[in-house]
Amino acid sequence: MDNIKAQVAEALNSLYGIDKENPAIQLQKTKKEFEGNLTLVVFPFLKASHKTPEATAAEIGEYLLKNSAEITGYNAVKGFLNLTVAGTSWVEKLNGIASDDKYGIKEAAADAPLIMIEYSSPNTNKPLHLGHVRNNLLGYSLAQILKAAGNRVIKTNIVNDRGIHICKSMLAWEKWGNGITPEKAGKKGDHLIGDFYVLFSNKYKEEVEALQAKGMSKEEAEAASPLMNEAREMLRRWEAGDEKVRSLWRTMNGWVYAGFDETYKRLGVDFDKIYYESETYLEGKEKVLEGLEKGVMYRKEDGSVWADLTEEGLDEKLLLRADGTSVYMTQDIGTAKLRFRDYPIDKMIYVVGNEQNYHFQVLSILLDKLGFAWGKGLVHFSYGMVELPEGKMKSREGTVVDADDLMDEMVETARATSSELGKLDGCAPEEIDKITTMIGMGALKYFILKVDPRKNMTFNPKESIDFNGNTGPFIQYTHARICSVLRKAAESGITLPAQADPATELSDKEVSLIQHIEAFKNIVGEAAATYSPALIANYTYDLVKEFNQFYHDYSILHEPDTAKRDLRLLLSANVAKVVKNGMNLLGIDVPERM
RNA sequence: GGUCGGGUAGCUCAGCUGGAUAGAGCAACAGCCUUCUAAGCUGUGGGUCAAGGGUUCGAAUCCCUUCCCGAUCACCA
Repeated sequence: MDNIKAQVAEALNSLYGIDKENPAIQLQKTKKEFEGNLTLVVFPFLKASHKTPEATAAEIGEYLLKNSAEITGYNAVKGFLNLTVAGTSWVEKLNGIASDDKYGIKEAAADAPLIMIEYSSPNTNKPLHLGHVRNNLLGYSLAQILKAAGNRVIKTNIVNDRGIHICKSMLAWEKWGNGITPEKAGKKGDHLIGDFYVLFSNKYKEEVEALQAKGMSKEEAEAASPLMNEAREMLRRWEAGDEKVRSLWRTMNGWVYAGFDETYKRLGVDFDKIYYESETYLEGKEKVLEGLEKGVMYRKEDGSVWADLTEEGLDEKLLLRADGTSVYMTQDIGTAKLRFRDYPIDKMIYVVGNEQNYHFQVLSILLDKLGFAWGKGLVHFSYGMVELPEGKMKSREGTVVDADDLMDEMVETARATSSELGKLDGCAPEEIDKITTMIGMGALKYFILKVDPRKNMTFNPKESIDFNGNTGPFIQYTHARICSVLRKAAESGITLPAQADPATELSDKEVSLIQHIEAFKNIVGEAAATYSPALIANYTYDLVKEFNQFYHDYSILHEPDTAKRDLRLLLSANVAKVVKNGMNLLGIDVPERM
């Protein structure tokens, strides 16, 4: 396609003296209502041609027909020049794609940009929910896409393992847990800890209500609550390094991590390096004091440290409290310091919800002022909330969708559907498990990733489990279908050719499909440049949709003309390849049968 | 109120670096399995692209104004 663009540029230059690098030279895929493969919009060149749109289009078309071996026809509709490209060119493109197993996927060079992606970032006091699922899927997919575009990528996770929230769970466990463990309870550790967190909240609420009934105001009651004071005391002891508290903390966090690991594994996400806030929160303090010396920050009379961002159109920002303890922002600076020490990062991407837009705006400025090379250009990959049809998820109202439950449900539905359709009859049980897991997880992942991350999305438990239409299973199904054809071919002794004969006659649908898979390379680049898994998702869907039309209209194995048959087989195999590679960028596996 | 996102079919969403008659899926209705997997394919109906103005040969897309929804503006994380 690039060479055809060059030929068009050559034509415009020769006819009208237009600069060959003119950005207005844009070739797009011809709409299906019109004849041709590629369309040039000629309006931008009318000033140079001094002719009507029709005459200009015809003139360029005529020139290309004469001077280009690849252009075999043209038609001009209004200001649109539709070009037909020779079939041999298309077959050669297909052969090129076929000879590259990882078509569209670049290897990272040793000196490629090093990008660190932070995602997931859970608190250790409760299990992961639907919002985390979106975060994890986006982060992982983004990493896959950036890698495929030739970058070196480090996936990282910052675990918020310290603070009052975990003390609440610890206290509740001490008081009412009777020494229970995940093993004894037969429960994942993160869920067990989550239960104690809820228990604390309920008991605390009871206390506050009881105190209010005795005539205290809500604020007074909250301040007087013995339970909350005990939790605060526990935090103080934690900070002081009290071994008993630390030991309990380590044990309970350990339970949570074991639970998270299970969830991560099922989700198919992983990390190259995990940071813990308990290890980074003190680092920020040091960096802030350094900034204080440099005059980037200033100290108020009460001893607190601030940054003045009014020049940047923002407010003043607190970085150290009067008692010298750090706040959220300080911790993020500390984490940044460690990361920069550990890796020569060129770019840092934070996958964090849009409720923290302001935080990252500030963080970017502060890191820049503190001398981090990548601070100014840090990317906050901001995504919207996941809402339920009834509205937002609220833990108080018990409408939070738990990640583990959700995955169970998706896989269970996949199993039920498969069994209903009888698709996996005769498969070994382990095989059925494997495939239904792929389908259930594929449905979930695709449903979430196909949507523009910026938007709040509605998660309808019923619709997201739909396996028809624009869904993960539909795409997986097409892959399985192609694999089935390839199996049948092998069974009847037809070998998949490595290359197709360039003289083979092509139908419009075949040309269109070749054009489509060829575009994968550019789509990967664009998805990386715009940080958009959704682009990959929608591209793959369109490709698969088109393949199914082709599959319906043309016979592959029963085609009597062996050159055509071989080409269709090769084309199908390469559609499957691109589908697999594309879905891999979303973290979705594709089965060979379903 | 300030700042940042969003508003496209009944519902969920594409399209947004300006290009031809705004696309899918779901839902509804009507068809297609002695032939490579019907989780598929084909067709019908469904739109003031929030509203108004501007720029342009051309605007869902760019600019301005207004309206609606969300987030945020903590010595919480």
